[in-house]
Formats: sequence, structure tokens, C-alpha cells
Amino acid sequence: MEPDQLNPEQLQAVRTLHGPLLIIAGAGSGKTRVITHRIAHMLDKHIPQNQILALTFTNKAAREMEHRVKELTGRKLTNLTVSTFHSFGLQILREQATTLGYAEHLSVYDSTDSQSLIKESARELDMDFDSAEIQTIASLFSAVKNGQRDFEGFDENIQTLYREYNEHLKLFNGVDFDDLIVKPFELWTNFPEVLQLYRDRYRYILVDEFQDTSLSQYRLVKLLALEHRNLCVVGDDDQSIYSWRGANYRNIQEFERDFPERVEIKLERNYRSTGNILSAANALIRNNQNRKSKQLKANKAEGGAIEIHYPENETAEAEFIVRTIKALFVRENRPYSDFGILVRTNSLTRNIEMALLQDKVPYSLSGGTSFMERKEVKDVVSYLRTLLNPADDIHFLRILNTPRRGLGKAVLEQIYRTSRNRGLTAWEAAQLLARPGHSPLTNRAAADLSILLDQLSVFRERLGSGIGRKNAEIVRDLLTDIRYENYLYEENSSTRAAEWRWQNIQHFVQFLSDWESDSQNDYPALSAFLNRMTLDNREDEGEKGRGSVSLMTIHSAKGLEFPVVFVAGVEDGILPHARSVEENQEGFEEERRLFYVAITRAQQKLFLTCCQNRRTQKGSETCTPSPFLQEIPPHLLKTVENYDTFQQGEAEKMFESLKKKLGI
DNA sequence: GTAAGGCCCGTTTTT
DNA sequence: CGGGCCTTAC
Repeated sequence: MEPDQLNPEQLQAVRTLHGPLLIIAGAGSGKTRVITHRIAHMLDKHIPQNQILALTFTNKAAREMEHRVKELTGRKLTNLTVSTFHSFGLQILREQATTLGYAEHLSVYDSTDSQSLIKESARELDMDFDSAEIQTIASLFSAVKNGQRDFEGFDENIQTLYREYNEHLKLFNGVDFDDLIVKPFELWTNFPEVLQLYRDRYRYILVDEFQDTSLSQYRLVKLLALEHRNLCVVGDDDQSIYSWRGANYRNIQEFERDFPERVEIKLERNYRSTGNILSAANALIRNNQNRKSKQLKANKAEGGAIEIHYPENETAEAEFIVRTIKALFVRENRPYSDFGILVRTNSLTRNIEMALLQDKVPYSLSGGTSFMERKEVKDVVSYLRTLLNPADDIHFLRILNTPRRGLGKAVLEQIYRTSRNRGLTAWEAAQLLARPGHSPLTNRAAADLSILLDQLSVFRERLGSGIGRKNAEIVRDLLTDIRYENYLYEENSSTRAAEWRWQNIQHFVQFLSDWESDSQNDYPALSAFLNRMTLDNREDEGEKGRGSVSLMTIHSAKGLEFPVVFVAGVEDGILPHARSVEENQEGFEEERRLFYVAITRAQQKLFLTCCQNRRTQKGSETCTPSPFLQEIPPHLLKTVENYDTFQQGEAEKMFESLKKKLGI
């Protein structure tokens, strides 16, 4: 986009600071630019930065927005709040912990933790579920907590389990992801004077990716904004791809009803993509019934055709993508950061990753099993949460026999039994059982348990409140003490895997160390670090500076753009995903929006690949092209066989430019 | 009673 | 590929 020029609609959006404002921002219409300029304009108009609250969907988006505003204004802006809904909720809960009856060091439970807790609660109620059932129950609980549904059609036991689960959470001083939104709402509803506090503080509110906020998130922000009514929401119903999490175009309708005096602005000029790419996107999305009518207008030239390739199988697909990237890298002298490879599911990244690795193309992968979800990291986190909060059964039981110390199933059973019969926490029960003689455990097991408890007590004491700047040292000592590195080598058959895991651990400790020694950090509590890491799965960003190909799911590509985009696996059953279509009627339209989001990430070149065969769990299956492909006018598409057929002399040219790049 | 090795299961998307 | 569950060995 032309620097420092805003079109009339953008300008109007930037200048409308007071009252409710709805900005419908089509893909690539300069939304981020409008938001950052709008905040800058607020500051120009002497609105104090601490009165501004900007909420985004992902941490990536929050960081990006904060960065862009700082860049634009050239100011430090330490009192500007740019945050995700979840982090914002946590901030409120931390500030108001005592009002809500929480102890000081809250633990945020991620989805896996929640599921363990559900499982454990079920056990206490003599219920037994397999992991698939636990997953279903977890998503039911989440929907109930968010007010999306009730227990109708479910056994009464499930309701009991739900209560049990929440009581446990409270007991462990823990909150799950949904609590981060719902608890602040309850707080504000039940304590008007607290609500007033926040209303006085945040008078100007901005919500990005509004189409992806859930109903409970919207209600939270609405409650906050209702007095001053300076609420600006920015969204695009065509890019709503999180309805399974309770996000809905209905939010936009609710907003219109709640704020009838709103100003509405549509940004329909696309500055991102070539005319062809945009025409394809428009043709595709037109097929959706549930949408606000709009037509993105191209600002760029037509550009080349969208290229579609039908590789033999998933290996050939990955090779095609990597070959094409390398060809464009040389021919068009593009940095690797120009390329984005998008897929529907995380599992599809594997083959592509292998091909990238094989050809030594630097890449960064976002999504997938995030750093904090790795087993080894979770182990350390469980140790730390246990140390911080002895009442946290879930994390204590998780580390009981990790590393293996002879405390197996039998000991676990005894702890369950004792804690239930006597109404004790697992930790207290373990202490009781560790006493030799009076214990149903074998002497050996009791002794081993005793050693563990002593060991933990020592470290708990050293950690104190968990506030301090030397916690990283203590964690290092702990790891040595429990011989965690040895454990990794024993557990993993390949040394490479063990090394990799140990490196992750060291990264984790390094993160902690860096975070603690950051002088800007005014609350260096260990619990704050753990919660932050739980909410913000920031990946290693080491490679990014030197330029690397981005490989990610379409979901995590939202809000991003790349000069060259590959969409892999454009096949029926993947995009649209089979599971999504069978779920409900609206699933198909959501999948179409997903494809729309993928396409509109591309600025200059777009490649689609659709395998003829793909290997699944059970053998190779013949693929059918995605029905969405037929919705793109044929004249915009060009079928290609190969992209690497170098013409005469091109190899030399490639060699020359490579030499130049390497500086030889 | 515990650990280790093998088999089968399922795997949408994210805070 | 990872985890849960089974069998077998100690």
C-alpha cells in the first residue's frame, strides 16, 4: 500500500474516535494500518494511553499491533494495553484475586491440564471414561461454561462431574481457559464497584478480528464499554473461521442491536492481492448464504494465473512445493520469507517439513504441538506448579513417577484412596503414606515416596513465594537433583530425540532466566511466568530474521500475508474437512471461508496443490479434488506440471546469483 | 508390584 | 508419532 495515504473510508475510520464504531474490513483492506493509525490519532488528540484497551485474538496479533503502533508514533507507550482476551482476563483475575476468593498465585490450566483434572474428578466419583470421551466432555464443559449450551440430553452424572471439576479447580487455585473470560464477567456483574473501576480506567476499547470473538468475550467487552460507549470493533464475517469455539457472525448482529447509534464503515478496497487472486476469492465466497454482501475491489494489476498442480501423492506434493520455492528463490531473487505454505490440519505439515529439511530450506513452523505442550516441558512445569502450590493434585500426581522412581500404579491407587477417604489433598495423603510402618505401602515404596517428598519440600522452601530473580538457578538445581537429563536418555530410544528434548528444557530455563532478568518486568513471580507461557505459545523466533519459509495451518495464517502462497491438500475431505461437514449445516460454509482466508493471504502468486493419491492411516486412498475448486472461474486457473524446468543457461544464472548471495 | 516392550488407537481448527 | 493398554519379565 502507498505509504502514508489513507483512502476516504480508512480516514473516516481513523478519525471516528467517539461512540460505537463497526468497521467491516475485507481481506487485505489495510485493516491493521487503520487500527494503528487510529490509535496514533487518539494519542494525538491527547487521549491518555492508559485509557486505551486493544484486544486481539492471538498473541501474535497483539505483539504485531503493539509493535506497529510504537513504530508509527515513535513512542514507548508503556501504559497502552494491547492484549488478547485471555491475557486481559488473567490480568483482571490477578488484580482481583482476593475479591474472588483466590490465593495469590493462580495457575492457568491449559486444555490438557483440564482434561487430566476431569479424568481425576471422574475417578473420584467412580466414573470411568476413555480419552475420547474425556475430550467430548471437556468440550461440553467449555460450551456450558461459555453459555453456549446446557446439559440437556446428558446424564445427570455429567453435571455432578462438572461441579466436581470446578470445585477441584478452585481448590487447586487454578483457572481454565474459559474461566479467564467467564470469571471476570461474573466479577463485574457481582461487584459493580469493581466494574466501575475498570470502566473508569478503559474508556476507549478496540476489538480486532471481531468475527472470531466468542459470545462470552463479546459480553465481557460490552459490559465494560456500556458506559462510555467508545467501542470500536473491526471484523470481516467472511473470515469467521472459529465458530466451533463459539465465535459467530451473530456477534456482529448483537453489536448492531446493543449499539444502535453506531457508525458503520466498510473497507472494500483490497491492497494486497493481484486482480486474479482477488477475483477467485470473490467468486468463491459469493457461494456463501450467510454473509454481509460486499465485493472487494482490486487495487493491483491482474497478475498471473493461479497455478494448480496435481501431484501423484503427498511426497510428490511436498517436493513440488519445495522445488518451486527454490526456483523462485533463484529466478526472482526472493527471500525465503516471501513464501507461506498453508494447510488445513497440523498433520499435513509433516511431509512438507521433511522435504524442506531435506533440501535445507529454512522454515519456521507455527502451530502444531506447541512448546508448552511438549511432554518434557510439561514435566518441568508440573514440578514448579507442585512446588508453588502443594494442593495442586493434578501436577503433583503427574510428577510422582517422572522420572521413574518406583512409584507406580499401586502407590497412585493408595494415594487416591487415602485422599478420598480422609478428605486430604494428594500431597497430604502422600505424606501420610510415606511414614513407614503405618502405611499400606511396601517399605520400599514408602521410602521412595518419602525421599521424593523431602526433595520437593527442600526445593519448595528455596523457591519461597516464587517471587525473585534467581528462580532459574533453582530450577536448574532441581533438574540436576532429579536427574532429569538421564531420564530423557533412558526413555528415548534415540539419543537425538533425548538431546532435542533436553534442549527444549534448557530453552525453557533460559526463557525463565531472561524473563526474570528483564528490568522492565515489575512482577517476576514464577507463577506469572508459567501462566504467561501457557497463554502465549511463542515459538522460537530465531530463524525469522534471516528469512525463512512459513509453514502453518490456515487458522494460524489469519491476519498474515505473503507474496507467494501455497495451499496444500486442496482435496475433498481435507478442505472441506470431512469432520467439519458432517458436524452441522454451517460447517461447509465455514470451510469455504477457510479456503477464502487461505487464498487471500497471497499477494502476488498463488499455488494450489491437490494430490491424486494420499496415504492415510490405512493405506493409500484416491483423492477427489476439493469441490471449492469448481467455484473458481476456470480462466483464472492454470494447471502446471512442473515449475523447475530450467531453460538453457538458467542453471548458470542460478549459480551466479547463488554465489552473489553467499558473497563469494 | 514395578518396568519395559509391543500393539492399536485415533489425529480439525486454538486460547 | 504419541499415548493408553496389554503382556511378559524381573
